[in-house]
Amino acid sequence: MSKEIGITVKKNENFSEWYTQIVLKAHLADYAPVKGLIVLRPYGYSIWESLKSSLDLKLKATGHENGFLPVLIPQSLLSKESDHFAGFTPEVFWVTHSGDTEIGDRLALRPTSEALAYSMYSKWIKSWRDLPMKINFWNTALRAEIKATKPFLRTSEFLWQEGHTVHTTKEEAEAEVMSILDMYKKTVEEELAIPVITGKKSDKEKFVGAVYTTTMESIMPDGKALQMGTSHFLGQNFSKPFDVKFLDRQNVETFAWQTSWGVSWRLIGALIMIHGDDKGLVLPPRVAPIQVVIVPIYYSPEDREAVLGKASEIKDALVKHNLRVHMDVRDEVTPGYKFHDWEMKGVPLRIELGPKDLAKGKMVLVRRDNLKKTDLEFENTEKGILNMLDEIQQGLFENAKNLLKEKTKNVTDYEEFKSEMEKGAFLNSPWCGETKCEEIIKESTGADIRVIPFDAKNENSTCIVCKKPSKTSAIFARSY
RNA sequence: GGGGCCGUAGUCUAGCUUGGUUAUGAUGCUAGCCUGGGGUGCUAGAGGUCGCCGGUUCAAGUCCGGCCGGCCCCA
Repeated sequence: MSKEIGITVKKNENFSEWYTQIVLKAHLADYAPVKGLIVLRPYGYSIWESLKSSLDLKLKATGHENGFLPVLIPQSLLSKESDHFAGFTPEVFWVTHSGDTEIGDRLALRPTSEALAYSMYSKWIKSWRDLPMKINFWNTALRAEIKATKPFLRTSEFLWQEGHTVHTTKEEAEAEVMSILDMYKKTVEEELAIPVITGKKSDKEKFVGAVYTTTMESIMPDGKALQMGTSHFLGQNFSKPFDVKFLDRQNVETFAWQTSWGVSWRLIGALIMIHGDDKGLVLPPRVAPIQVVIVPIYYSPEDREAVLGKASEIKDALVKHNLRVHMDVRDEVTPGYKFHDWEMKGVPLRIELGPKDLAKGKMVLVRRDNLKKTDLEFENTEKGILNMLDEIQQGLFENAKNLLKEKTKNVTDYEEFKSEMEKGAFLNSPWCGETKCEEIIKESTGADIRVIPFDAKNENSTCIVCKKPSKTSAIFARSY
């Protein structure tokens, strides 16, 4: 029948188009009237909600609180830290008028909230007793994207959380930076089933205004890198211009030590790219809005009653285990249509239940990840399904780990580097530590340093570009 | 940053080269029936500022200009 309902291109033939079709056809998001802006539809938003609640629990368990910041930031405030301002200004949207009246100190639509948050913090923090202050904000940020927009990956407004913490000592702040990065890594690996490499950004790639930036990076099936989240050590770079200071135990006025960190709905983009296939989305059970869908099949009113009765019973049993279960009772479409529909939407597990199954005392289970069908006896419903969901979660993570391994290569020769980079990869190569060599690589291959892994080795090697002794190895890639 | 393609009903689209009465088909939607284990079949019906603004013309979906929006490829 009509092929336009489903995904019409293959993942390995036209990756970009494939991605766009999944976003639109699985009803994750749609385009807003303004270029670069998207509207999240309920199905897409519920993925964000489950990510959000998982992370939010972890943040609260570690003493973070949520707050809310306005979206408008006066230019005078945003420009207080000059590097920070210079870094963001090319992509800031400005509000210049209120009604017909021009605003003297024009207002930025927040590209990020350091300036605003810290101007408030400076009022709230007086004493060492006020610290640490650990506030997180679930909001959106706006950064003008002129070209190359892509739903979830590059949009002019995106959903994220930004955490901003203040500490009495450098050590405590640096520990916070690491503990957040660990929390992110855990969330992404355990919930989204996407493995990441953690480490530091080079000076060239770090957050503007930070002392250093830690990051987690992953590689997509097309060989491009995606930054999955960052956690920044700000040192006193912001506390000085924004006057965030406190009286310490010795009654000495001291500038505070700060961190900021964030993850965005980019993670949803990563999820689509990493796990999706030619039939559509494939969702890891832990973040799937619907984990199990039941498709009832019947021929007669009597069958209908019996099948729906049993289906409800199964649903109730699963809901007791906090599973998110949907029973597709639509009468206007056939079972076959429903199968395709839920496959496109990536529901991890499907139960098919019809008169034949009732007679046998079994249901048919179909896994979304490998499309294999198995029978499950009614008496084993709960255990069997919980186990299978775990298997799917694990299986997806294993596949993604294999992809990462396969696409990561150690390269020490620059010619090989250039040819491998053409194919798209994470290239682990020795580097002298100089920005100049990064620039040369960027110029000739389009790649940059994605991450200097925490476990990077430096084995008496020479820089991939300049041949001077290397200071570390770093992971280079082209990125989204 | 450079290049190419595109915009007609919810969706996919014909028509545009060569301007001419009531804009084509499918799908989806609504109603009724039939069906149902992998994108069903029949009948009837509703659904359109032809992306927007302007120009040329007796006449513009069609030609011209600008703008808005989308996709892809390369850096």
